[in-house]
Amino acid sequence: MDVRTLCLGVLSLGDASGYEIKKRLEDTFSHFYDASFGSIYPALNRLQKDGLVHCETEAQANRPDKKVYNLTVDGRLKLVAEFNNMPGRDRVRSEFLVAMLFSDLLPAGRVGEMIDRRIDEHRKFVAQLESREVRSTPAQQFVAGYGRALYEAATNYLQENRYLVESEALLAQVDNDRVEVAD
Amino acid sequence: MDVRTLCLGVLSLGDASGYEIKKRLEDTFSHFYDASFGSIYPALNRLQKDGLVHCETEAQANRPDKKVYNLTVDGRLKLVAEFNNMPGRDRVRSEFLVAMLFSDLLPAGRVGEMIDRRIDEHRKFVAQLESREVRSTPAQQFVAGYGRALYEAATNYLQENRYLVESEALLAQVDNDRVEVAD
DNA sequence: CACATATATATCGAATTGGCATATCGGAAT
DNA sequence: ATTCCGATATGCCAATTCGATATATATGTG
Repeated sequence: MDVRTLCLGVLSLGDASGYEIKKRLEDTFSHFYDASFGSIYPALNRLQKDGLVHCETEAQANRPDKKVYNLTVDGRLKLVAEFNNMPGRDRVRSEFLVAMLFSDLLPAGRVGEMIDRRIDEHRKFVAQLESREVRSTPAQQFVAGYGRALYEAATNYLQENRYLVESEALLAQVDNDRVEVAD
Repeated sequence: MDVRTLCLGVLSLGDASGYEIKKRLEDTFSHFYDASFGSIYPALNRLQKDGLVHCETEAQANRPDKKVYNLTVDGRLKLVAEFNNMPGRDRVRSEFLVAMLFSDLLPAGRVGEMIDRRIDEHRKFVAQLESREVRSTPAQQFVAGYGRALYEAATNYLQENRYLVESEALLAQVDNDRVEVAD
């Protein structure tokens, strides 16, 4: 699945401009899909060229014209066809976990700082999700709840197991101190 | 953090060829970092050009020469410097959750099939992690345990909440049937 | 016996990111 | 008072990364 399919999906929920598609992704999708303007705008142009979306330009004062896209019949068919493929596996890229893996290279306190920050981000994210969850469809509740469940599990794990990496860093620091004294 | 830094990290755990780096990523990192050959080999070339790794070529019969890389002093310094930056936020791309969000477009049974498969994948992953976890460092236990905790939470969530998307699909199917009958 | 998998590197098109440019408005901080 | 930031809106571009393909062989599997 690429950004083009994603745009078709968002547009199936209602007409939108490229800018609005990005905002909706951030609102509803942010915990499991990202897309930058640099991928959304070209995707919309290509979809239009292929006749999968239709575009109406609204002139605006002091801003670029707003280009509002909507699905064509072909676009809707394409969308349904795409979703019939089994979804590929999740792709995750966590700089945080890489940093934790090499936590013995970090100065003392740094690891704790990173974990504190991460827990704080998770809390904010869950709070944000819960503020929106009330008036959504079951499918939207399902994906939002999935995000909430995982962030809560992550937070609990971090709190209960941080000693594993914090004592690592501490020991490494003690070793460093010994070397310095030995010099 | 880019693939170059990641390669430095893996090499800090022991000398390796590009091929071996990929395998180690799949073993230890697969739940939170991916890198393809198409990014690893150019990364190693660039690191060598910049003097951050050193390369020794081992001739092999019937295979391309094996190029074993190791960190230079500069490479080790670079690695430590990189990890002093606060890690960026996780990037996740889940086709599965996108599919769930649009589950009402899917034929009946398809959603359940996707969820069953997902649960199965999670179980396999957890089993694989647990078979390896015994003789690793605390930092490696920490990241492996993080993966395990999240996959278990995901599995539980899927089992307890699948009705939200499965009944959706079912209702949509009933609607489709009605339309077909009406035609 | 055919086929997949593992070993090992490399290239290349396509997709994607993230920063910059452009232009204006309103609100917040100094 | 003024500067700076964020929201609105599209788009370009270099750098990065993915995924498929090429090449060659040995070994295990159905």
